[in-house]
Amino acid sequence: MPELPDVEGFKRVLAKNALRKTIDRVVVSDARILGKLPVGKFASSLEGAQLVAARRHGKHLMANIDRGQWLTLHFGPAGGLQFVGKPGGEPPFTRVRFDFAGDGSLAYTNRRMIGRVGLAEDAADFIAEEKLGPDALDRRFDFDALKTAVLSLKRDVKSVLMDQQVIAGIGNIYSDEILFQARINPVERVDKLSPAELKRLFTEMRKVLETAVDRRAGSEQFLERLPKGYLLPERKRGGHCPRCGSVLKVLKIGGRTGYCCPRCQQGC
DNA sequence: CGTTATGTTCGATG
DNA sequence: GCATCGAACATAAC
Repeated sequence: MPELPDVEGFKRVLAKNALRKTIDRVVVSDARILGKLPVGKFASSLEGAQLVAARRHGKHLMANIDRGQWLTLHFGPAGGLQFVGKPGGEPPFTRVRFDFAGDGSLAYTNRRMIGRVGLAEDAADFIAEEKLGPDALDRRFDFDALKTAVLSLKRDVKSVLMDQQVIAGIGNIYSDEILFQARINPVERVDKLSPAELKRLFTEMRKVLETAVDRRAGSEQFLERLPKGYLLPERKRGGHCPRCGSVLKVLKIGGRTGYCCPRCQQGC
């Protein structure tokens, strides 16, 4: 499920429901989600502690533990984060649960076990180790920074948008929407884009992601919350372009399925 | 039963 | 080193 807009939503869930509450107990129901980190070490780092701040970088969510470390959450294609107010209301596929002293719990879910929960000593170091590029909505990541990051790459623009080392936060779903709004062919080489196209790419990247965050649209269940004229609600085989009505084209790029309008996106 | 999936990584190949 | 492609991970849903 999660790309930047979803993870921003999870950050808000965490910030609203989980900060400055003492963690009574950590329940890991599937240790594989921790990778090589031992369950005991993970649990003892959090039990009795409090989370004091939430931060997002790309598709990663991090929470500062009052003892100094950071809790790191990555969701893969099928993960999520929910607050559970009532005992026993644990959602399906909960892999890690943080129980607060008499004040509900926070459930990390992951249907496919692709994703990671872990600990880091420092947020900035963690971002560097993960080799993440700048967050797509970071204000310091301006048009010039995008140009610099992208112009030396001889790859198709969709793959570049999805490359977390270049820009962090965009996945298969939102790359389709950004390219549709910018009217750019996904298979066009990024270093061959005209200045006008490059400018539209930057503008629409910001606009689409901010719109999705504002409307809490995420990338799975709530796409109908997106404005009229957006591609994503129509993004399926046989779907039609919301601008010109053409049947959408299906393409394979970097092993993923993308959708585009052959008329509005320059013969995609 | 076969196909597909929103993320990431690794190996083979050019 | 750079780029592309396919497979793999694990599992549910259609």
